[in-house]
Amino acid sequence: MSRASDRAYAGIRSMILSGELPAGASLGEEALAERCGVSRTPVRDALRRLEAELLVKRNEAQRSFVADWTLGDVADAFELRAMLEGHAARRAAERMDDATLQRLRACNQTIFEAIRPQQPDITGFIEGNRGFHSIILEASGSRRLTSLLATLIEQPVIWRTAHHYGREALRRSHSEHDELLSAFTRRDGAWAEAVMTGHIRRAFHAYADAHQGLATFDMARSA
Amino acid sequence: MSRASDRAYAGIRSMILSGELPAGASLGEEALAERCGVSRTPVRDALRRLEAELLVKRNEAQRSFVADWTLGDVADAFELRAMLEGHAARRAAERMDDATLQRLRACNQTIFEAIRPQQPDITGFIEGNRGFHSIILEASGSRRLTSLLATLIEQPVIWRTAHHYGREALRRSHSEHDELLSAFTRRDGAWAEAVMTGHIRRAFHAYADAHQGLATFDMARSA
DNA sequence: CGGTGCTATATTGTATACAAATGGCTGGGG
DNA sequence: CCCCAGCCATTTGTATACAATATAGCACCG
Repeated sequence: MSRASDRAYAGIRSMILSGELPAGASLGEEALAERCGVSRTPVRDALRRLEAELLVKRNEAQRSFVADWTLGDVADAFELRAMLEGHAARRAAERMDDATLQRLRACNQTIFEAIRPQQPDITGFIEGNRGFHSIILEASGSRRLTSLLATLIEQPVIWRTAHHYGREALRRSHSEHDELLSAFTRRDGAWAEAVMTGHIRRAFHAYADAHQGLATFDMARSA
Repeated sequence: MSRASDRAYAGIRSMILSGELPAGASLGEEALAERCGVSRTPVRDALRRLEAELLVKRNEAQRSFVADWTLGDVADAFELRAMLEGHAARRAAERMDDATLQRLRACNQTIFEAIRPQQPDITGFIEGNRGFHSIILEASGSRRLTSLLATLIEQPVIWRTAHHYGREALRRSHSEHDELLSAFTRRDGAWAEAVMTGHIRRAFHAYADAHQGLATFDMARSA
């Protein structure tokens, strides 16, 4: 989208995610406009988008606040993402063509390169990971599914999670992608779905472990 | 939301759904503003919302058009709805309390009253149906799930479908709700999910039959 | 005659001014 | 001392004017 509108969106979003604007903080349009160096119009636009992503909530009087995400909310999002992205993997497997398969292999190879060194390239890993998942989404051939998942994939959550990954967690992620590739190669939708579901749910537990120290957190019960 | 913004939203939406604005038609903000009797600002707001619902699409130059919904797109939406609402039913069953159960029973009784007469009260049926499903959604205890489904439940599609229902289709819908109630009473999540999934998929086929005359349309393949 | 680049025009993005509404604060009454 | 009511301040919603940008048509050059 346009410059000012994007600046407002990116600005507010990063303020929220960095904690500069803590959970529950009031989000006055005027104040945000000044902080972002734009007028209220693009700020309103940005707030609407952030509201759709549930990063911002509005009270009954249309006033905006930073949404407070409990671990349960994150679990909720991951659970739905696991289900939807599992479904996407199944559909992708059933529709897979060789060209797409090649792209996926290349993408996972990039990830491998990124995590091979002693000091893994986390940014590269995230980039490759995003590419891998978005190719699958595209291959699933459902625009609806893509649009639903867009609001569910909280890039910052992924980012924070990946930075807590150890080397063997990164490798494990890579090898799960490999298993997905096997399922895709055989056009085995059920297999692909199972692997993908597990892949996402593992990511959730990595997040939960790192952030709340609840090693035994029960996703199913809390979600 | 506010008056003018809602008027624009409702106006544009109904123009699209009534066919007054055919698929592919250009949606200039100025023109829409005039037709709705408001200024461009609320029209922009409305277009963003409609875009999120995939009723409106924008090209690379930010121009808006009426999205063309093929039967495949509708099938796509129904398939996802079946999955998500099935999931909601499972969760609701696992969390069901007696008060909610009572509300659901009352709601389904209302539906029964609406469809009993020779000339069924379709509006009453739709109203009751919406209430029934929204209670389940609420009982599922996942705000995310609710927000995802909101974009998926195209009220107008439901409306058009219900008007094509014969009396026995209405009764069937009612009795499927009854079966859901049984599953909820036993707190049997898997049962509830199965019934709900079937319930939604049946609705899709009723839609497909009525609108395209493709009695044997294969949801799984086209979706 | 076809292609490329420029210009005119239509359309969207942004800013600002103004209107409406909500919430809090203050002052008076019970 | 507490509570209620009315007013004021703050905040959001809407309209409109202006700026930026993309498209289409036309003219000119190859």
